Amino acid sequence: MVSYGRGEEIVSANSRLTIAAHAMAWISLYQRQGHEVATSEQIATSANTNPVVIRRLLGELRKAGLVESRRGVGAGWSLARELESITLLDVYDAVEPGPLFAMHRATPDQGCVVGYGIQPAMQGIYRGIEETLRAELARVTMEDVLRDILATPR
Amino acid sequence: MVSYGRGEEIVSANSRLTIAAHAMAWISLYQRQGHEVATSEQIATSANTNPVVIRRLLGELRKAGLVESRRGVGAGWSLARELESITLLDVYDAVEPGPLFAMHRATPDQGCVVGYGIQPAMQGIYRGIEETLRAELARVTMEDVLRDILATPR
DNA sequence: AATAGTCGTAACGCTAGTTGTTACGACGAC
DNA sequence: GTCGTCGTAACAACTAGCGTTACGACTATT
Repeated sequence: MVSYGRGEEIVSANSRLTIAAHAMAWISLYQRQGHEVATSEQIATSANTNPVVIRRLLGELRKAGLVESRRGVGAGWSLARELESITLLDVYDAVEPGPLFAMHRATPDQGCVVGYGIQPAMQGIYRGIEETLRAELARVTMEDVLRDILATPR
Repeated sequence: MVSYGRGEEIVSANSRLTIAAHAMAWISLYQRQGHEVATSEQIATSANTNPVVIRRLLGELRKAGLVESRRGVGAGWSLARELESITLLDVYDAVEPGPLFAMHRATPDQGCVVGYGIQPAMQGIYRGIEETLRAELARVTMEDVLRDILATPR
């Protein structure tokens, strides 16, 4: 197993969406060059991470019907749908588990006006905000992402 | 120190914004009832958490100029601005540290077309999405939040 | 039938963030 | 001087994400 050098940046947030988009873009480009399937090893080299990380992420994308995998000797990954028909929201839903914001860990004091009303109030507000976020993610297709990638000046 | 019973829900995401909004709403309502300052102990009881958690969060809100604190015997917390002038974005910026989505932990393969273009591409996309999220958070004032809290049917 | 390449997945360690808790000094109204 | 509260350090517990190793499952090729 190749040992990949680690970067030095300190990162707190999730890179799952970024890596998943990276993998799909890589597969698509590779297929457009005439290859049938891409291996997790190849994708991992491009993303500078471990093949198992790629396989785990692609496994979730497969559950969502976005990619397919073959096993055996000529094995690897291919796209299940055209990039134009896949949005970042599809990828987001496939790889991101929970809601953006959470409620209190322990139920607030139901005898207090604020403690009683805060959760319904915030849930309503958060619902609207997440809807907006989802609409934004749905506006970007993976074809847009690949176009932006190829448009980066060298 | 009072021991608060823990809820049983499994929560992964951040409740910081929720608790911060809870605290500000509580302080405001308490002040509207004629009191000068609210203590972290009182707020913690309403939010069903520990006073230190409240003090930590309110400390960040103070750095952002949203609340003030007094020390000494009649000590406690008060609002530095009217609730109408404080938006959820102000609170979000005060208590949430990083960006929503992250890039790769280690720099992707710069010799690969995808590895080279993916970060500029995703950064541009994420920038737009976070701007939209911030605009949504800015549309909601803490006065709106308190109104929603008080409007919850019992 | 044997081989070999790749997936599928379990298991574990490391790092980091969040929350809860205890403890104690600092401050200031009385 | 006293006392109540803040300010903050320190630590434990828990969770999530990522990287890594290991190995069985599968299948094209020979």
